[in-house]
Parts: sequence; structure tokens; C-alpha cells
Amino acid sequence: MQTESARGRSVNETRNRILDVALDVLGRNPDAGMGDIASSAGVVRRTVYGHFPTRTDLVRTLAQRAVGEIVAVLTEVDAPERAAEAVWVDFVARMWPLMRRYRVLLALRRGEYGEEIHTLLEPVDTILAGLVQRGQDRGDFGRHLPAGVLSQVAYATVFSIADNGLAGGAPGARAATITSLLLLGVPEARATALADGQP
Amino acid sequence: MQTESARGRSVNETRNRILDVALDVLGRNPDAGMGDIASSAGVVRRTVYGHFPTRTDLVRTLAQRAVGEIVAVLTEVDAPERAAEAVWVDFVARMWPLMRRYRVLLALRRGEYGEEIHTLLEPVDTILAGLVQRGQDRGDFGRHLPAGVLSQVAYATVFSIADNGLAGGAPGARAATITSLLLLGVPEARATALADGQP
DNA sequence: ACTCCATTGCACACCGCTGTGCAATGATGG
DNA sequence: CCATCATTGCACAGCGGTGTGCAATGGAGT
Repeated sequence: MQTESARGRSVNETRNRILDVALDVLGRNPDAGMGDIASSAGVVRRTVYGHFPTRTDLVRTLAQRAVGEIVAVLTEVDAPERAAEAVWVDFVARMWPLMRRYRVLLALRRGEYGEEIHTLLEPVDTILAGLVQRGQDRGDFGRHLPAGVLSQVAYATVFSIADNGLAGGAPGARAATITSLLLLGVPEARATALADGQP
Repeated sequence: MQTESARGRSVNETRNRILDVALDVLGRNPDAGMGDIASSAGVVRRTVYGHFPTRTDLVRTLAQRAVGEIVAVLTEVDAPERAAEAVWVDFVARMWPLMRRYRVLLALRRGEYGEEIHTLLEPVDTILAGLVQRGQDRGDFGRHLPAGVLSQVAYATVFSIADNGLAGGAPGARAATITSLLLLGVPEARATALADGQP
């Protein structure tokens, strides 16, 4: 049964709600305080401290969860024998509906958490760099930038497109896919074909 | 004569030093306080308040100056009859050595200054959007994104490349030019040719 | 009905940053 | 040499966010 008050919710229910809301709130404004997060979660500030002793703990947990989810998508989509192009297309398709959810990671890279977040994002960075490297080796992606940089730039670009009003919708997904493929050095004709599901 | 202490400097000398340093410091960390800016400028916090009554005033002045400089470059490089491709190449070439100087503008777009900075950046946004629009109309740029969005994404991408370790140097400039052209929908062969100065 | 326990609603101290006031200092320019 | 004035050094109040303590509340499961 749905309870309107937050009184009778199970521990994990509240905890997850806080985490989810924080993902959203901090995505919009990385400087949001515990108070903002609490009220957005329909909970009192004191309650948040009951689940996360420190703001830093909240953020770290948040980032860990988000990174875990992205890595999951990535390992699910990326197979050594698949073409890097196709993997990237699938990756963007899977990420696009959840851009809002992971915006916080970009916002966190620069911010009071210097090394903390950087080492936390390392898995994602590594997989992405490897993927782009493979694409370059097989001639699918361009060599105008080293794989490590190109992957980051392409990744950031998808977020950039989402930030500029195209977040969520299907047309946005197609545009983001094509644009990021162009950036990666895929010719326009092939990029549109890939974005429309042709192998 | 060069004075090592900050005592005998003229008013504008100190003022400009503060502005320059603040441009740099806030570029790295938008949340830096007046104390950080002051000490980085080799000056006491109190002195900064002597020139800028409020942190907000400092930031506004900063942004105005930066926007002014960018607009100057833009109007100098952009002529209605020039090909959008060429204009973009020149724009990146002129901006690249000063990326660090204007990073703050990107950092400021999201941050406690919501509308304030947005209206301040409007001139740049408008010119850039117009430029890309022209490129699209003449078939030089792609139509995978509306001009307003595409210009922003291309603009942001140049900063993104600079942020990923390639800032400053000449090879970075070439890479940034090519990459942003690809993103704008220019074919790879033409992009490299343009980046190497062929019309 | 009764017990558990998450949540609530205060209370508080602490900290860092902002912005201000004022007297002292010392380089600069006449 | 002297007056000017930017800079300095300190003191202070205020604000907002953090993190903690504790008693009261009210669902939920038994």
C-alpha cells in the first residue's frame, strides 16, 4: 500500500529514494546542499544524515552506483569482436534515456572532489578509451585525436547535446548518435546509416 | 620600475591583475573564494573588496570583459561573404592560445549565476548560431542538429579538447580544428585541408 | 494492543566565506 | 622632503551549510 507520509517506509526504500533524487538534484546543481536533497526527496534533512553520515558519503555512494550502472551497460554492449561503430551506437542508445541520471558525473569531475571522483570514473574511462582505440585500429574511427582524448570528447559531446534542450526524446537520440559518430571520424553517410539501424 | 610589493602599483594595474588572476583561478574552480583570488593575485583579501564591492561584481566584470574579447575576435573574423568553414577555422585558431582564459565562461553557465550570465553570453551565442546557420544554408555544415544547438556543441567541444590535456600547443590547435569541423559535418578530407590552411 | 524503529522536529556548536570599518604603512609623484 | 593614496592588517558581524543529540511521533509487523 502506498503511504503518503515517509513514516512507514522500509529502510532501503527511503535510502534509494534519497539516492535517486540526489542524482537528479546534484545533476542540476552540484552545489546543492543536504537540505535541498532532503526536501526534494520529501524527507527531513535529519533523515538524510541517518542514511549517509556525510555529504561526501552521499556523493561517493551516488557516483559509485552511477558508474556501476554505466559499466554494466558498457560490458553488456561491448564485445571484442563487435565493430566499435556498432558498440558506440548501442551505447548512446542505452544511455540517452538516462542522460539526466548521469549528468552528475560530468558535473562532479570538476568540483571539490578532485582525485576521489577521478579514480572512481577510471573504469568507464578505460573501457571507452579501449573501445575507441579498437575503432581506430580497424579504421572505423579517425586518428585526429589520441584514443584517450577522443573517447572523452565524444562522451562529453553526448552530454552536451542533451544539455542543449534535446534530452530524452527519440529525435534527440538519433541526433546525438550521428553527431558523436561524426566527431569520432565516421563519414556522414555511414553515420546516418548506423544511426538508423543498418549494419 | 618593478616593485615586488603591491604597495606602489597604480590602481588599474592592480585591478587588471586581479581580473586576470580571477579569470584563471575561477576557470579552474568556479567556487574559489575572494581569499583564493586575492592570494593568487599577490594581494590581501581586503584589497580585492577595494576594487570590487562584491564577489558577484567581480564575476560580472570578468565575464563582460571575456565576452567582449570573444565578440571582438568574432566580428573581426566573421564577414557575411566568407565561407563559414574558413571563419570557424580562424575562430578556433584565434581562441586556442587563450582557452585557459575563457574556460571560466563555460564553468559559469552552470553555477549560481543563472540568468545573469546567460544574457551576458547571448551576443556570443547569437553570432555563433548565425555563423553555423550560414554554413548549413550553403551546404558546408551538416543539418544533424539545429544551428543553435550545433554551434553550442561545437563551441563546447573545443573547450573539451583543451581540457583533456591538449591546451595551448600547436598540435592541439590543429586537432581541435579538425575535430570541431568533423562535428560540424565537414568531410574528413576537407577538414584536414582547411586545418592546414588550404582554401 | 503492543512493541519496534524509521522518521521527525527541534536544539545546538562549528566552520568557512562574505562584506565592512578603521588605523597604520610605505611607495610614488610633485 | 612631503602629502597623497593604494594597500595592508586586524577586528567584527552575519549568513548559510554541516553534522550531532535527543525526545516525540506514528506506521508496520507480531
